[in-house]
Amino acid sequence: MKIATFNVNGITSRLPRLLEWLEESRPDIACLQELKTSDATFPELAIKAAGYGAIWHGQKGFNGVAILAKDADPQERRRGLPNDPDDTHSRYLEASVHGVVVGSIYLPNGNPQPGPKFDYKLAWFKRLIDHAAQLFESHEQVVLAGDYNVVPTDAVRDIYATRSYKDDALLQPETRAAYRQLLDQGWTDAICKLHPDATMYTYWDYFRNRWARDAGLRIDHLLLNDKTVARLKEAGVDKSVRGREKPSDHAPAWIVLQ
DNA sequence: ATGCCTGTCTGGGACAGA
Repeated sequence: MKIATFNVNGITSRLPRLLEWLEESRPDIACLQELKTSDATFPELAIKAAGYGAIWHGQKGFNGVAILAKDADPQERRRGLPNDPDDTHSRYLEASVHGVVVGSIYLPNGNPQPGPKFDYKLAWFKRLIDHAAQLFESHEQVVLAGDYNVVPTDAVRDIYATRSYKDDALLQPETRAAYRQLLDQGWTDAICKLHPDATMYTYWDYFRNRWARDAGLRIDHLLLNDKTVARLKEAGVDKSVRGREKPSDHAPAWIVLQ
């Protein structure tokens, strides 16, 4: 079974790229982020025609997450994280499908830092950590996939050699400590586990020629609990998707479970 | 040193993204 995550950066303008990738890659489950569209304008029919059931949590203009499943309807378990009824951002969606529990995550970017946006990022992260602790202890197989907006380390696997991002919210010690705290619950970063030494970037900024220079970041992650990591067989990034016409600035990342 | 692109909402320019 193949499970993928793809920050589409606007599902309306990205629909041709999304449908093309679904046809090629045929993931059994696909977590999408940055829909940038309202619930009412989600392209449900086009995705259904591609052979996928879907649930989505949209927001006009910004954010937005979805879970797609091949030949199945994801059973929604939760939209939004617990413990902040005033949080209006559409950044978390959780479903049961094909025998696993899947969370689609769009963690706040947090720039500029320091500042209120960085505070929101860390607060949202703490809510995710609290919720993930409960998921990890459940009897189910769980995959938390999405755009975490965290570059885990300075290793070349995670980021090209640069100082350009040194003040960026994605690299700060507090951001990395929160990601480490999540992993310390027992979650496995699937791509890191299977490809510890290769460059596994999932994001390249649109400008400064960063795609052509392969000046990328690894910020889209698939985290597996112990019951799921026992099934992990393959992991990868569909890098070529980033090089196409009118691409997202992210490439899809994926795992294969036995 | 810097949103230098891109998408969205809107109808031109601001805002957000990383």
